[in-house]
Amino acid sequence: MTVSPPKPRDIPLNALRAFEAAARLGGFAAAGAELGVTPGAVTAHVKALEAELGVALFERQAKGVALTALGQRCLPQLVGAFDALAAAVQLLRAEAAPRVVHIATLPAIAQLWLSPRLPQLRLAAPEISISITAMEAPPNLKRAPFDLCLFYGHGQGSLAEDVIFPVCSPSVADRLHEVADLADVPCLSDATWAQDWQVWLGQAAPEASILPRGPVFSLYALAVEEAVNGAGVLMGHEALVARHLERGALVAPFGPRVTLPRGLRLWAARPVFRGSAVEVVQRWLSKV
Amino acid sequence: MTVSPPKPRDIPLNALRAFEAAARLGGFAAAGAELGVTPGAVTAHVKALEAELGVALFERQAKGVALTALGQRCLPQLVGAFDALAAAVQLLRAEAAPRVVHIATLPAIAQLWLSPRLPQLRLAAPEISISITAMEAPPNLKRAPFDLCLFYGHGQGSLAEDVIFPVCSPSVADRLHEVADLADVPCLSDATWAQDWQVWLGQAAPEASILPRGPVFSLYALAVEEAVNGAGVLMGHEALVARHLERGALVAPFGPRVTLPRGLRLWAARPVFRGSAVEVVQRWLSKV
DNA sequence: TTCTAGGGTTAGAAATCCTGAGGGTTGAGA
DNA sequence: TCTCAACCCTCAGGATTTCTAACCCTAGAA
Repeated sequence: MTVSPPKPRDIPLNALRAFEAAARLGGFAAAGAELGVTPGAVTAHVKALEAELGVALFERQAKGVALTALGQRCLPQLVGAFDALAAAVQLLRAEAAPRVVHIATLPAIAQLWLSPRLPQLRLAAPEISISITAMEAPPNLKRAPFDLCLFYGHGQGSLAEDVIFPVCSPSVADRLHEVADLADVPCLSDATWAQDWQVWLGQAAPEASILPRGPVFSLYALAVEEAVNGAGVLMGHEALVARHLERGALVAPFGPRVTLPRGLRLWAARPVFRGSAVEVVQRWLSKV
Repeated sequence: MTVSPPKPRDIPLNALRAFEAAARLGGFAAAGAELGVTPGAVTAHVKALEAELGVALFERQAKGVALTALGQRCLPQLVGAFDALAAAVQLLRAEAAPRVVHIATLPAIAQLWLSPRLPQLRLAAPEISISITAMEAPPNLKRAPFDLCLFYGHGQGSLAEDVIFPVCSPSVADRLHEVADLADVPCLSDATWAQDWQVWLGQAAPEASILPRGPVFSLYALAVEEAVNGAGVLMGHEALVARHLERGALVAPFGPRVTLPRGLRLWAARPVFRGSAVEVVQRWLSKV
């Protein structure tokens, strides 16, 4: 009968959000990444929440954490609530800035595919402004404030297949006549697409036992720049090097073009209303 | 095409909550009261949100604020989301402390009606602990963390009618023989029930033109205490003075008992599961 | 006019929140 | 078995957010 907690203090919203993210994503590190904070901050929030409730929500294990049964019972409601909240925020944003379209995409796509098209898009729809955010992986569309996503992947809305083949500057190309010559030049690669060379070699020259060597870049656009400057041979993704091929800054010294089982996809975060700015941009990008 | 806001920064949850409360309640002062902060804090939150969105959400008028059209369009979603969030929190609390029942009630009821019953309730259900929070008005049940509400009002779940009549200590009663004698003794009253004397006189002695005078208390329980000490005559609410009448500390010197058009009501914030602690307490309080 | 209710400011204090460094534990692969 | 890579924890600052308190301002009511 004791008046246990004299005042049922209300729970900090941020702690709730941290718990929800950690529970949904199955770890504090992942939750921190989604929320844009360090895992330590998530730890603190979860601990505060547990202290407030007087119950353990996670079982700490050496490798990762596991939701307690209690946490599992409450999670669905919490996820639903935060989804609804995120949706409300999206509505608020859309109402506040109806002519702004937020696009999430890979850094490489942003710089090499999207950016060159923006001037024309501006001419075609001058009243619309575009906001581009680069990230390594498609965001959680129920939460992140984006209207369109542009990534490589499977499924609907493919703008183009992902076709790869070696490219280099014309001067470097002069030294290359057959696939075996690749052993003699630096083979540039991108950290996130580290498999490119193996995949291409496996399809284009399965019998050749070449081990491509060369610098690894963390930004594909940088690797492209280096290739243009004659630093070596890069595995080119058609959509991303097309402009340089047209201009002659890069050439494809030889051979087989390998089509990867994925495409450049553009999709909307939410149903798109006819005539909305998002629809205009989506239609325009799909057409060009 | 400018990358207008370089980063679509995410909106502070607390600012959203402040806006939602202000919009729903129609004022910053009311929102501050609900959230337990000063109006100035609400002002700051709303302003931060407006700055973030780049839009006005309220039209400031000299007397109060009014939602803009944009605010009105977004409000329902936002209210729904926070309702869902509150529900999730309630679930979390209930799961974390299933044997704790939170009751919201008037200070007077807490002290004079509920508190005397608690020892017996403890005997009847020793595994349940009760948390009592006193407040002037029933809380918003979709938001506030309570399981049961106990207030005067209309509707279902009435435990008793609200019957009022003058009470005083036996020594004071000796000097009172008829209603007119009230003019000669202090008439205690409570600030929140300031009408009590007028209502009772209007029904009990409509022709008498007595203007009751005496100290006004902000806590009814204090007024009761004073009446017991012989400080004057108090308009007693039957449920709240019953114990003192039984013990003889207070007596009803005369007359008519007036039944107000309201009762002492007990209701649950949410559907109550059979066998739950809330159900046990609700049933027990309704019976006693 | 004066009073009252409701908002807007501001500075400074309080609480919250975050980072960054250091430490553990475990499982996988060399 | 050893090392590495993932995780998580703690802790102490310090940055940021949030709140209060006291002030001013306006419009309508008494």
